Amino acid sequence: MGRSPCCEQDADVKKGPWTPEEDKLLVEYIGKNGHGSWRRLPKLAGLNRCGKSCRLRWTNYLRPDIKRGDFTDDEERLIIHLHATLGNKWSSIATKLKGRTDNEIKNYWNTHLRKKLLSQGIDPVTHRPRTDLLAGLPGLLAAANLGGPAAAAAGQLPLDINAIKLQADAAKFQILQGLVRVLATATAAPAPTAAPPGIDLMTILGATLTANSGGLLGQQQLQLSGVDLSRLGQYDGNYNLPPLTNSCAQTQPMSSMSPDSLLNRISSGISGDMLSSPELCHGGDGCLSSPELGQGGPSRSHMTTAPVAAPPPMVAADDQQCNTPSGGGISCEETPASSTFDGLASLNLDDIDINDMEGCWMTDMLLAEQLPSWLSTNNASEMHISKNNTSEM
DNA sequence: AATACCTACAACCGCCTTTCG
DNA sequence: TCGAAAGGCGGTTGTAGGTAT
Repeated sequence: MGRSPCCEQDADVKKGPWTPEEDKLLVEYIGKNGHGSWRRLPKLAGLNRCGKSCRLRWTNYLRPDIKRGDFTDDEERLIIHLHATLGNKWSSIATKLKGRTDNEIKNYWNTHLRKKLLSQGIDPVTHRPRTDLLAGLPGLLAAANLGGPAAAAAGQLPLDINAIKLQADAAKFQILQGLVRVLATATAAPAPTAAPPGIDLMTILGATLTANSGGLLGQQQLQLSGVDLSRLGQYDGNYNLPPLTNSCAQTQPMSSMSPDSLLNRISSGISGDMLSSPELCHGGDGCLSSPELGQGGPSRSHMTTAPVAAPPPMVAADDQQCNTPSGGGISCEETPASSTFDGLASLNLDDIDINDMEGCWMTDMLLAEQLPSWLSTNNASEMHISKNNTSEM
């Protein structure tokens, strides 16, 4: 069946914004008679409008039970969660938010929440970490490293190397946020009875980095970027990531770390020896397995993220305090006056919903994980990627 | 002060599904 | 059962107001 026109094609019906007079007519008519047939309503109400336009005006704006005003934090969280579950089913989402219309929710999503998720490194469509950031990272890193003395000598300095470096840092940080998100998702999901096909984090890294230049990233660029992709080239999907620990008794919550300190930890490249240091590996067995992942165990197989049908959404958390667990004692780091992230307001570490994480293992990950080395632009040569072997760390 | 650009949101468009004679 | 009408939905556009230059 073809599309049926909502109004006569030749009808001289009015379009565009509604006037207060038109609103009054519509409200009065529906108040007295109900809307009945929307197609007949305009003529009966004395409106020179398409019935469809009348319906939209009523349902989206004039209906008396419509809730006006800003969306609350709870509503935001609910929308994000429902979107992760339902996708762009705005009408279905609207049924869960009393007084909100599908159009209003859709607009709010497109203008606020979508950008919010993007700023957190979350793909607003899949609610998973953005891989486009990974794809663009090598270029940013390469550009950032082009600002070295050699480039200066060659007269090849980029226009604004600081800006590019900032972008590279920002991209790395967002990637990190996303990866934390992936891990949190895997943690929150029920332990699968059989290991489901998942997304291997290193596969994402390797695939996106190498795919960035049509599947072949030149060695020169790789070296410039400081990312030792020769190791990625060796990667066959079986690299083990270091074990995660669920012990956080003395670990500083990520939320209490300043972006700079976090980034410093990343970019400084933490050596594998630190993994066994009492400071970081304080949880005994907790340092040797990742029970939350449900697939760690003694073999410590590489991390994957279970494909969850409805991953918990990344929601903006309330301001996190330096609330190390009792017995913690690590004080919050002060954000340096001159921060790498100055001006990058969108990259707010507090936006990571720490409450959504089970345990503090991800903090340990940030401190002891090899991942920082992968993302490091400075110490790629110090990476200790071992295949099926983490004992050397 | 003028202009360009950006943002938010109301409204429209076109397709699909449901209802009804 | 069929086909037209009506309703519903999601994507897109137009525009007003705000902000930056």
